[in-house]
Amino acid sequence: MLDIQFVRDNAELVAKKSKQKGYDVDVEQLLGFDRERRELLQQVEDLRRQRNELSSQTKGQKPSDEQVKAGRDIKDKLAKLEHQLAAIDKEFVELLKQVPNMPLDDVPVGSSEDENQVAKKVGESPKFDFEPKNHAQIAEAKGWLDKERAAKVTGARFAYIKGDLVQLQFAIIQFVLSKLTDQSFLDEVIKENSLEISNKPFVPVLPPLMLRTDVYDAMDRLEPRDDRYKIEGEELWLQGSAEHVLGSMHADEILSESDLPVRYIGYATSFRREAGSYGKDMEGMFRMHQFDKLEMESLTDGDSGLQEHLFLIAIQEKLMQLLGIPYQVLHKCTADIGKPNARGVDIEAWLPGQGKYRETHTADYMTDYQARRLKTRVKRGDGRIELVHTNDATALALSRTPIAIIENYQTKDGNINIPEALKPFMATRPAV
RNA sequence: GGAGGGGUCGCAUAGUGGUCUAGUGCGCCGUCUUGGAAAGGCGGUAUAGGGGCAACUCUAUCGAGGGUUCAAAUCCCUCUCCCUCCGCCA
Repeated sequence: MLDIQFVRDNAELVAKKSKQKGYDVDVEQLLGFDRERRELLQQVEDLRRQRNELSSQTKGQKPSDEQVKAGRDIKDKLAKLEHQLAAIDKEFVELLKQVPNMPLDDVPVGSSEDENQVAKKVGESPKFDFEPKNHAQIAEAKGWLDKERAAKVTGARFAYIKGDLVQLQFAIIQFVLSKLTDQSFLDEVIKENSLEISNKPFVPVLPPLMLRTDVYDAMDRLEPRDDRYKIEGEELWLQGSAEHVLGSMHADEILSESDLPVRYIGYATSFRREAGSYGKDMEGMFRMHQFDKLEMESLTDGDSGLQEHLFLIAIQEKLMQLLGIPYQVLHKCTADIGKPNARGVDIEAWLPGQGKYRETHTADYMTDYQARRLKTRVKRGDGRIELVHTNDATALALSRTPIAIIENYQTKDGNINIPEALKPFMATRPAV
């Protein structure tokens, strides 16, 4: 949620930038509710003051008939006004919640994901002296992926992942954890990218995979609800990404400045209904209802929020480089960064089997927009209380990273090589 | 799933309808005393919102939301979280 004071001071800008993100917000109406709300609030507070004065006059004695009558009078007026205020306030908050975060100035303006900009391409796509297969062909032939049996049990977009592919997944997990908890690795990334930021290591977290409706809504990631799984009979949802449960961890807290940056590397199974993507990416395990993911989440002060965002992207890139997967970095345009985002970057890995770059990572920078509703704050050294800035970013997605490895490292005889960086973490090797 | 007990200021506690503008202790900050410190004295110590150029002031918040009442930390209802015991379970 935006700060209403910011909206008051920048009405035109808010209208314009909201529109750039594809949100048609009636800022005039919002400010009208704001004025009305404040007027009523003053009247209500004045009546409450009168009530407090009246009841403190009685000092333990029985009130006189006159006092009771005056009190009753205040009570009636107050009830009426409070009712009005609650109604206005509800509309006001609803409208304010609809205003998206303001994109930073360097976010390209665009009306659909087609206007995302390729910032750079890294790595050479591998040359094959044979026709490269896609991951589904390889994995199914190897017995690593069984979707037919999964269909019996759960329906479409689920799979049994088996054998060496499981080993690969666990190796990736260990690889990521070993890097993100290693200060010297972070120092290297900071140095290579000339960042000015803490080298505090990430804390590994296994978060709960469900969260409450109100918390999900406060994170501003519940919508569209059609894409979420609701637990029947409970105010609980299956999380769609570890950031949903990591970012909300410190809701309603005032952190001390020395706690920052808070950095988590979470490992969680994510669930998505994939509503509206019927028939898309049905082959293999590219788009599933359930997939595991390693996700970075950071809470920082406002001064270092943007640096943190760049840092998380630099980590994403470094991990991809270590794995030797060719990729491109995409600056998402205003229409594609998402409602709470101020800036968003995707990384797309080269998939030889598809002959395309496909999304494997996202990095989201929310400034203080998410923290405002979560009430996650920090007490600065000078005593001021500020909202934290939130950042999240995929470290590596499981299913899509293995897909990229399978397709880029495939051999003519249908085996795959293991990237050097993962070899120390493999319990067994699929092939050489 | 069943039974019971709880949630009050950073922490620990007091508070069973008006004297709560929430007391006390600890912690923390400032200050006095001191050569310096300890001890002690004094003062301060939450969050959110409204009004005001400001000093300041008003309102709300005792887990959350409703209700009763002229008046609610206190009474009633619903929810939530924690603890204990039983059952079940990895």
